[in-house]
Amino acid sequence: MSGDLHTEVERRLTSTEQRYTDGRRALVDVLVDAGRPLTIPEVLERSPGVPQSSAYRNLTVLVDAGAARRVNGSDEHGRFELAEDLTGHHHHAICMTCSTVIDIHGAPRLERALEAAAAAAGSELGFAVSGHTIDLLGTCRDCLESVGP
Amino acid sequence: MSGDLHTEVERRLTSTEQRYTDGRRALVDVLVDAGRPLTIPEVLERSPGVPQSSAYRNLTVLVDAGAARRVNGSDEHGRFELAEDLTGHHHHAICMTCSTVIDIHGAPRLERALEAAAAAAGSELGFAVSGHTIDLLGTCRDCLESVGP
DNA sequence: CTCAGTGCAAAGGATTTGCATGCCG
DNA sequence: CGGCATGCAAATCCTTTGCACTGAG
Repeated sequence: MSGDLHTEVERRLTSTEQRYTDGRRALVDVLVDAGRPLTIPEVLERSPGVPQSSAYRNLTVLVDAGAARRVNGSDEHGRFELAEDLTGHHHHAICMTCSTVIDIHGAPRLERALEAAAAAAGSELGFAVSGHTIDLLGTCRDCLESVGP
Repeated sequence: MSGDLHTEVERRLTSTEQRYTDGRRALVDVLVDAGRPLTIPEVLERSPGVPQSSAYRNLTVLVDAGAARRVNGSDEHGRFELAEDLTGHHHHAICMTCSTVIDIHGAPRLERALEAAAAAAGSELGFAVSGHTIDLLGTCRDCLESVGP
């Protein structure tokens, strides 16, 4: 499965005339292993010896090729995750204390309700809806514990 | 009603030991009139003679006092809007072409479904959910028209 | 040989901060 | 009077870019 993922990423890069180099493959591995959106500092921690500029540049290449996506959290850091069509549709829980972002999968019933509501709201505004995001805001387990049990 | 709003904002500023100066009041008026989140450049356009640093500083003060909120769009500009408990709970439609953010009110049925799903997902993760955001992604009316009718 | 990829260092753009001055309480 | 608010300019922080070098095809 991880092999298939790499194959698919490679296909997307190739189709935009770019190569799937070791550095880019390593970057994808880091994102896969994390299972949640990572900031550049987090990516660099997990990628010894990689210069910041290469991380930014390769992440941008992956985003342009449609293999990755940039998401905004609650702080000033951009975050990157693999494209949803590679990992599955999901949402995010954002900790307002430490700014960590956690992936949330599931709730197809809710998805359908949201899509219906989105289509209705969109047609009312003349807005063509092509997707959505849901973020839960609150406090993550770690931050809850560090205050008191 | 607008008067009540200013009174409430003043109360929040006062309770954090800050003043509701003319500049801050003007800033709140700009946000009220816009009815959607504004970037700093947009705020400045609507606030002749106000230096950028004052806009940033006062917006930060309003955010800290709980009278305003910072939201992330699809571009590199931070956006500011009044706190939800002053304007009512709502969501956003983000145009992926021009990055404009539009407010969307309504859909209480969806809200209830989301809150239930959020509580379930939260307890599973040990994440204390205190709020949520929903963003619809797509293309706004203006951008749809500028391509073709 | 040719061109994309990589590193390093410098540039860019949004946001923040230091400091001196003005004004409200 | 004392302290917050304001302007201006300089500083910061994240992110992007220019350039020369290296490696794969």
